[in-house]
Formats: sequence, C-alpha cells, structure tokens
Amino acid sequence: MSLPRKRLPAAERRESILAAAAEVFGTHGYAAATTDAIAQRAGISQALAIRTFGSKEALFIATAERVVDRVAEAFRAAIAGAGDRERMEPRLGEAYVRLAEDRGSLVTLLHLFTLGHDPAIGPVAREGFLRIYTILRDEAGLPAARATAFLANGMLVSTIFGLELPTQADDVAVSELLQAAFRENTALVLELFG
Amino acid sequence: MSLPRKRLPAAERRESILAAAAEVFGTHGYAAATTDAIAQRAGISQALAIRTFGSKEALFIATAERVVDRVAEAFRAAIAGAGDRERMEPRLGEAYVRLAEDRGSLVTLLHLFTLGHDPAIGPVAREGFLRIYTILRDEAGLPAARATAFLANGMLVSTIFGLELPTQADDVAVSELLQAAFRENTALVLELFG
DNA sequence: CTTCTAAGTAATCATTGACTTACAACCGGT
DNA sequence: ACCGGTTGTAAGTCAATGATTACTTAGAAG
Repeated sequence: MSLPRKRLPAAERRESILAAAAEVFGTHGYAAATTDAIAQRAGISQALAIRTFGSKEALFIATAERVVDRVAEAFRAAIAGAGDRERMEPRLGEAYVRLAEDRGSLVTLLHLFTLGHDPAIGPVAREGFLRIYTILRDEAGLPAARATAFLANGMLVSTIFGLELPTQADDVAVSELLQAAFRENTALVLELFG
Repeated sequence: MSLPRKRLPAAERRESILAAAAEVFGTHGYAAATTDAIAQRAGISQALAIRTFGSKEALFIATAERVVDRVAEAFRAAIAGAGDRERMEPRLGEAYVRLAEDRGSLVTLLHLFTLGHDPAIGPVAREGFLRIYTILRDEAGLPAARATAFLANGMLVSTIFGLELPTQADDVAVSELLQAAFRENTALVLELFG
C-alpha cells in the first residue's frame, strides 16, 4: 500500500500540491483544513506537502497568491478581449465565474478575505484584494461606483458557492437569487454543480 | 487567583457568553477560535462555556442564530421606520452597518456563510442567508435585482471588515473603495475603527 | 441555621494535527 | 559502476484544545 509514488520534478510537484490545497482550503478554510487532507488529495505523504512549502501557513499563502494571480490573469484576458469599453461587467463576470471550474479557488479567496487579523496572512489578503480592485479601476476603466458594485457581486458569488446554495436550486427563492446574481452565467454555474 | 466570579442566572450568563463568542468567532472564525479564548473574554472558565451550550459547535450555532436574528430585527425596524417604500436601501444599509457596533457580529456572519459544507452548520447557514434575503424581498418589497444588489453590497461590507481594511484608510485606493461601499455611513465606520 | 440546588472551578484526559527525523529509492554525471 | 543530490515515505514528537470529571461554594427556601 501507498508505496513510493512517481517522482516528479519539484516545480510540477509544487503545482499539484497547490491545486489540491485550493480544493481543501476552499472547502474547509485555513484553520480547519489539514495538511494531511491536502497531501492525500495530491497523492503524496503529509511530510512532503509540508516540506515542500515549509509550513502550512506558507502553503496557504502560496495557494492564495496563486488564486489571486489567476483572477488577475482572467480579468486581464477579458479586458484585452473586449473590443470597446462597453458592457465590461458581463465579460468580467463570466471570466470570474469560469474560475469556479478550478474547484475551490473562489471560496479560498473568500476564506482569505476573512483573515485580515492574521499577522502573516492579513497583509497578503489586503494586497490581493486591492490588486483586484485596482485592475477593475485602472485596467478595465470602471469608475469607483461600478468597480465597487462589481466587486460586491463577486463577493456574493463566492458566498453563494461557500454556502453551497446551488445544491438547492429547486427552492424557488434560491433559484430567483441565483438568477439575479449570476445572470447569463446561471446555467454554467448549475452545470458545474450538477 | 481567578477565584469564583460573580454568579449569574443562566440566562444572563448565556447572553454574556454569546456576546464574547461573537467577538472571538468574528476575529478568528469557527475552527480557529478556541473555547478558552471565548471563556476568558466572558470572564469565566472554559469548562463553563462548554457546559452551558454542550459543545463548541452548539455554541457557534447559537451565536450565528443570534447574529442573524439581530440582522432580521434591525431590518424590520428600518422597514417599519420608513414612511414610504422609496430610498429603502440607504435605511437598510445604515441599519446593517450599525450592527458593527456589536463587535464581531458582521464578520461572524461572513464566517458562517463559508461553512456550507459542514453537515451541522451548513443548513443553519443557508437558512439564515435565505431568511435575510426573504425579508428584503417580501418585507422591504425590493424586487429581486435590487434585493440581490443590496445583499451583494452587504457581503462586500462584511468582507471589508474581515480584511480590516478600515485600518488602512489613508491609502488612496482604500479610501475611495470605502467611500463607494459605505456611502453616507463612511464616517461612522471609520469612527468604529478609530 | 440547615439544606439543597445552581453556578462555578481546577485538573486531567484523549485526540488531533503540525512539524521533524531517519531512512529508502531513484537518477544524472563522471 | 558508483556517488551525491533530489524525491519520497514511515514513524515519531510535541503542543494545543475540546470535552469530562470531581469537587467547591453562593445563596435562596424552609
């Protein structure tokens, strides 16, 4: 049982651990997630998961930064793909929701943003949040009110995932809410949760 | 040292533990909060905090339900106080922000909404979230799009508290964001974080 | 003044989970 | 072929923490 797994170069191993970590941190949050669960999902021993990043905290920070980077990339791609500056929000919105294909990412983000009090993670959280806001302002060209409203809807979207509300889409109030929050992406979201 | 504290009737003791719990859960989240920290803030022994509610999980659920109840009450009061149905959001928004005076409440709510996966807490979280949405829809009379946008802004507000962003209000991007998210309540918020 | 119960504590248990250490196996270069 | 660094695991250590237990005491009621 569980004999030595296939050897991977460090960079690939890191990446596979980060993907597993996003899922587990997204489901359980920073404190409740165990490094053992992350290691199991990555198919390696717990010791290796820790040694690769040095500590659980460092692993979480790396995971969080990877998620923020992905959001930034997705928004930049959406901005570059937009011919004009009109109807920017729907494009950005779809890009955001598609990140949910990466299981755990969006909820990991939500967890990150609850950790402002933590001396090591708090600064990372604030920096990541402001980086995203700044992209909306300066690169997408949204005025403050629209950037904030978009961000607010993004937090609601992540909250809906965190609540696992899409599993109750048969409830009439829930389906109305999902429709209002996700608009043209509602079907996509329900598919991801089928 | 720490000889027996003043005795309180059970109901009062419960209440004081719940207030302490909201602060500690709001700061650290469900998993990272320790029952010992809650007990210390309430000025009692850890054993009593646990015994009064049976378990940490039961204590968290009681705390969460108390916070949701307070939000519901605050919204109902705001709705009753509104002469007409116009400009409902600013009234509700102020009521929401004022709940931050109860330290920890709003961030506890945010933590609650990340716990959808938990078999015991998840249902409580979804029920609380939908209860608030339903009040906005059916009692405040907001159409789905406006109720959702208001809810989204509420999540952003809680996120800003979770990030402890108001402590960095001197940053120009932060102050712009705070202004856009809090509107006429910005000064109130900054005062609460002074 | 005695009793009885509710409210409280200190001490300890059992579990869990992050991290360490010692060792095994795989490979590339000389 | 062999040797050193890299990749990996198994088996532990140690601290933290939720829960339990056995005990104490305040204070109301008779």
